Amino acid sequence: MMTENLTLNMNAYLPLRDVVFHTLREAILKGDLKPGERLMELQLASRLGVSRTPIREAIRMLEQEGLAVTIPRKGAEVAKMTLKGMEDVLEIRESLEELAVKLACERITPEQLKKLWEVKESFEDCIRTGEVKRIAEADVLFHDVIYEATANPKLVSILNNLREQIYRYRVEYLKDSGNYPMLICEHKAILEALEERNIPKAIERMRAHVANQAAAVREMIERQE
Amino acid sequence: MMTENLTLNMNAYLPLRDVVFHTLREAILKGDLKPGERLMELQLASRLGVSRTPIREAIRMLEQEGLAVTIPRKGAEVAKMTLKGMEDVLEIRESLEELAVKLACERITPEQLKKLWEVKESFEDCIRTGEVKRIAEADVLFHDVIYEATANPKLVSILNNLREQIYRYRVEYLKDSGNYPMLICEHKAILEALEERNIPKAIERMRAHVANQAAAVREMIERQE
DNA sequence: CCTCTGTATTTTGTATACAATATGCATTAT
DNA sequence: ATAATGCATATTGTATACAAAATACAGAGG
Repeated sequence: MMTENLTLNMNAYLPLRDVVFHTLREAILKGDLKPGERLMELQLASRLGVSRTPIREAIRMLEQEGLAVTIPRKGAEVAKMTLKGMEDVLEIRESLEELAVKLACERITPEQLKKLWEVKESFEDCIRTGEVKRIAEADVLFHDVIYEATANPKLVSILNNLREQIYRYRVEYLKDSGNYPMLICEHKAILEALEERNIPKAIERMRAHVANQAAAVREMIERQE
Repeated sequence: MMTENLTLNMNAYLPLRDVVFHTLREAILKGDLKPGERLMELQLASRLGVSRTPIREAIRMLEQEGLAVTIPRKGAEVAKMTLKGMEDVLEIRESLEELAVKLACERITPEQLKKLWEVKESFEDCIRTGEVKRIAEADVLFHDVIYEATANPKLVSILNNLREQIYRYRVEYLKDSGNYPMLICEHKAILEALEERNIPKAIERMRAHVANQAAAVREMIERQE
């Protein structure tokens, strides 16, 4: 049974389909809507106080993002993530994070480098507070700055999509405070390589960083099963 | 003015949204619906003989695939591809084609290798006929077999999406028969490296193959502008 | 006890009605 | 002439109605 309190953030002028899309997306990523849970149009419509039309359009969008799966005439449900599926995502992500950091090396602006230092500091602050949610956000922000520095919006959107798919599991990784010292160190190392614009070094360090996360996520999923 | 004859391939049991989606997708890739052309719901609905509902859902799907762009309360139009956008796609594609061929080296089965030889032969046959459409299909098939050999469906779907976005321009490349000898040679070289399971060699050859196509597409777009 | 079948109910698929917004054009004021 | 205004029209946004299919379940037959 679903007991969560889904509410719409009625930002006035966005079409309802977009508001519903963002709401459901958040709910899936936060785990309020669990993998395998059915997304029934009438139920969601009444819970969100809209008609079925915007719900259906939002589901079509979630579907293309890989967050929902629709079976014709049966309905949609929250996508389940298998160990294999996770491995697949991590495999691609390793490749594209390396591309991203390579491009960032070539294209990052002084302003973006400055921003990255600030974000790195803020990440360390968040770790000192120990609040997992803020740590996760700061970590996301660090990578976001690098993504932006690639000046390749299409790449940014693919990387964001891949991150989204492992989000639920990655948060667990960040709950283990034993990982914090290494994380701080890795971020620092990547940032330094970017500052030197040393592509091989940056790629190597990013590879290690992503590989560590990947290993942790894999371990976590195996533990779950 | 749109004068094309869009007709639905009424495959009975697929929901209309999927039929409409595939129809519009094809029309965009073939160039029947041109970049910047508006996708008006009522017009498409009457042309395809369905109501607005499946049209709208199909548009939401096209949107997430990057083939259409929607401006709220204004409507959707076929996505325009800029030179920059194309460069961005090619950049990612180079990286992921290398990943794909690496994974294929590790995972390709004897059956898939056999299939790849057949497809290579068929590609050469098609080139002898000189029919561009068949050549394009055979070329797509060659890469498809490699994609499948990665055993990573998520990667396959991203690569297909990237290919889709440059499809319109890539066809032009295949119209120039001067490129055929090199294409045949490159396919052969990649296939041999796969057969040897020589990862560095396969990656290097795929890199060259994609780089050639990329260069040609870039040149084509610059000529267009 | 199990399976099959028919029926009521739920849920999705599609069409359509109505509302809100944007657009185009003629008209008016400057 | 040009810009601003208002109205008619076109188009999208949302809700709802109805159709079709899937599902759940009860009862009949083996």
